[in-house]
Amino acid sequence: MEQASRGLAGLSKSYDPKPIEDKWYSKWLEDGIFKADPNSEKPAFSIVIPPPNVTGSLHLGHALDNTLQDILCRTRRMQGYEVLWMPGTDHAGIATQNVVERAVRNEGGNRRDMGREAFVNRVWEWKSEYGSRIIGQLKKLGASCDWDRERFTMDEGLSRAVRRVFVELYEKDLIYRGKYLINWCPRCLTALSDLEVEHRELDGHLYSVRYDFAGGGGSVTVMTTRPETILGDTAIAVHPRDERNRHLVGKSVVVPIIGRVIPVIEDNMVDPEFGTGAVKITPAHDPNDFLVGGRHGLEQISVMDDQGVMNENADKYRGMDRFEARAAIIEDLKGAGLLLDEIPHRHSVGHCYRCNTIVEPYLSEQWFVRTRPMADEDVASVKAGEIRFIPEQWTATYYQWMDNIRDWCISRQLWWGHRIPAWYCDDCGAVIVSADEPESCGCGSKRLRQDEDVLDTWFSSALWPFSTMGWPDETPELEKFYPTSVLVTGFDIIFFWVARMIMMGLEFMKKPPFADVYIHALVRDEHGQKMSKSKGNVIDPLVIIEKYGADALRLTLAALTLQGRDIFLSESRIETYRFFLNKLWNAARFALMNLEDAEHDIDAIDYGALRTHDLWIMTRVSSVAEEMTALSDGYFFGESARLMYDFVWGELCDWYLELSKPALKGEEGAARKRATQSVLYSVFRDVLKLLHPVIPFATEELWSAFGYGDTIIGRSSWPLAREVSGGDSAASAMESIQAVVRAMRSLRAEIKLPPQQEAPRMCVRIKDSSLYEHVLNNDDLIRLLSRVGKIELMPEGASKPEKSISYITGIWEIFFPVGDLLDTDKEIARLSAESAKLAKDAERISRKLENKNFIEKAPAEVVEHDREALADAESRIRRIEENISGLR
RNA sequence: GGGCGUAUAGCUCAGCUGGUUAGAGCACCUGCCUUACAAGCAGGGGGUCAUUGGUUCGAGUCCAACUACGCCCACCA
Repeated sequence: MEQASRGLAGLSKSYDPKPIEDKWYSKWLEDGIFKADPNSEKPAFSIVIPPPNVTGSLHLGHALDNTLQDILCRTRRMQGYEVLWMPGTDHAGIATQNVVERAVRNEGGNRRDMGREAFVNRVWEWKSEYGSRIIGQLKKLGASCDWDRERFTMDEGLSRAVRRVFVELYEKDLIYRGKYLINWCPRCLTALSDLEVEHRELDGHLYSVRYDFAGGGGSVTVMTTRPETILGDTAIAVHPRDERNRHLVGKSVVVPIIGRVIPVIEDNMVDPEFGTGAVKITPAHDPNDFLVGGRHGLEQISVMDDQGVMNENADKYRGMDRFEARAAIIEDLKGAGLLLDEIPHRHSVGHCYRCNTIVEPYLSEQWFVRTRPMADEDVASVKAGEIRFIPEQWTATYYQWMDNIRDWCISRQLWWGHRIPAWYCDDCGAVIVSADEPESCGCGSKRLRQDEDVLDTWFSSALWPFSTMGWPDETPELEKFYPTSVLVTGFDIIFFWVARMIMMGLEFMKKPPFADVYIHALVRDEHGQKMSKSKGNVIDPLVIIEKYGADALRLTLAALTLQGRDIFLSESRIETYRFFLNKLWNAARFALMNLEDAEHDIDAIDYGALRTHDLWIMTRVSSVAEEMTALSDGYFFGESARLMYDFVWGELCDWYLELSKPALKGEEGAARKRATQSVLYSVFRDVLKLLHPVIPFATEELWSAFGYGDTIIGRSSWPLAREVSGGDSAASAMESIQAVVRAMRSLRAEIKLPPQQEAPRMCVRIKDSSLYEHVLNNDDLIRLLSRVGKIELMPEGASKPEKSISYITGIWEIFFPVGDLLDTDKEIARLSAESAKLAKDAERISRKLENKNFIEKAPAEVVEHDREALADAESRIRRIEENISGLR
């Protein structure tokens, strides 16, 4: 035992996280307690971190996500598991490229001038300079990752996994290339997947435009929100069973402005009820029209370039921006008398999730993952319970998306990312997909060009659970730690990430990547608003850590994590939990002040010297440990934080520490003092352990102050429930003590007797005289806590003391003789109110008991319970009334 | 258009498989610097559980409808 380190020497009077957090984090790293050993005999517990973007800085979402993961990992370590928490970062294609591009522009350069190689080198430089920033911030938070294993999605190993997966999917015909209408960001100049497009409602207009028949003699009117696409129209469509427009089919009409003659066709896609029932078809600029065009072999005419500028097909609008062109075309249509109507129209418009530019449906050659064949297997796996979403409601969300899943566009026209492992032969036009660079084409040509595009960032993150463990090699890590135990993440990336990990995990590992998916809430501000820089309501976790300490932030986040709810965070809430840390700190200081230098191990406890409250607190610790284990297994973070909060504050501090004071002062003799010290020593050991996963720094510091053996708390074992002999009867005796003390305190407050002033005496009467024993045995303690000189037990039939006020519970009657301080009217009023309230209860219960159905159908114990409750209420009323008449 | 979630004290939320008098923190009121802690202690006020029906002996809890708010998905021009 480290006597030297025990005591108050290092403990400040109030809790101050500053001097302890960095110190202990370094110690943990030094001792290697976060290291995972794949050859361990212990059962495995593993988590892969949702890799933060290398560009990122720690925000509250990360803080929450990683606090929860850390709580799980630290608990499991103490429970004897071999824990792997795999850390790393994501290269975050578009986001990172944008950041570095901006930096280059600020220096007066530009990406195109630099060229691909120089630019990519520049991003790597940037990554090596700033990429570790977020890792350092996670350490500040206390994250117990196995840092030696830190991975990056563009590491050589992970890149190899990416190429391997691409090639295998291609060979299985699950990846294909083709010219389709995709979502295009005219600012990022890249294709986006459907998920990367955010739809927002915007106010626009619905324009009615007249298309005249080619030979004259009539016209058809169509509606559009995007008149600039008129230039790319290649048909007008009506519904096949639309009587109203039947006569139009087969006619030719003239596209306004541009004069192209196009046919009127029939297609089921058209809603005959909408507008005139005729719709213009622009295969190159609308996803729906693209499909119609495909069915009818229509020409696809792009009228814009990749930057959203009108191109050579746009006639006189060439060179105009798409929105300028829209305005110009509207004017021209008006001028030509072809614009028949213009009504305000609110509709949903796609925006780039990275730069918020309005996305353009754009025709281009891209790579896709064929998701349907894999999706069915994924859903089956979840349905079979191989993967469990917690809270369960997210399963429905997952299914809904998977049931409607569409092919995933994975190519991006960026420079930063995994380059697509496909080569094109300049001589024979062959496409070679290969994990390694081919030397020559099958035709013998050496003129091979690699595809210019890179893969969607989410392609590599989909492989994260196994790529980080060394796949495609067969490694001890995969053997030991795959599948992982649980994935902890926010619902915002269920589709982006979770669904795709399941897809790739099942496809390549034949096993789902995790057993549980714990989906936590989003952190919002105190008014429920999403935090954003523009709103100025962002709470920076690093500022909070600086001000309140990492433990306070962690405890707050954990306590506010109730399943399936958003978290509304404010500084005042963090303060509440910082106060708790201070409470714990001071309780520990109190214990340490009184432990002195003796050894007080639990085995040394002299059971014969224990009193009611000692046995009670020991029993309580045991059952709290049991509850904590269950709550932890069920991912009840908020509940377990609150349990500890209530137990430490409301039971340990408010009752036990107060009751232990006389013994610690030596007033109960040497044996009692020693026994009490031992109890304190043992109780704090378990309490610190139970709190350690949530508040690792403070508990480690206190652990060392107590000098519990020579190990650090991070290596100690999780407390188990312990049988305490005599614990049950101590618990019921404690109830008596608390009932009497609370009653007397309440009576004191009634006459505003100052706490320091001792009340001369109180009288106690009780229905069940066997409980007198509890009062007699703890007379000293009850008097101490209620500041009363003398407790008189009233024998049966004794009349109540003169000039006293009373507090009547179901079991106890407490009388406080107050002499001339008695305000008879006030006391009568108080008691009458109490009596009236009880009378209402009694009436309700007796009505219930008069109900035959209730007596017959309700379980016997419920009926019995109500009978007792009624008798109890009636007896209280009777006694209160007696008191009232005594006062008169 | 489809799916999901939430309505309980002034605020933020607990309340598990229906069964004592619906709880906590903050805020509020009263009295206390009682040598672990004023970041504290003790006592107290405050809710017809959104609305309406239904199931049941019994509903904050289960079911339906309705209202309000929020979120996700979707190719109505």
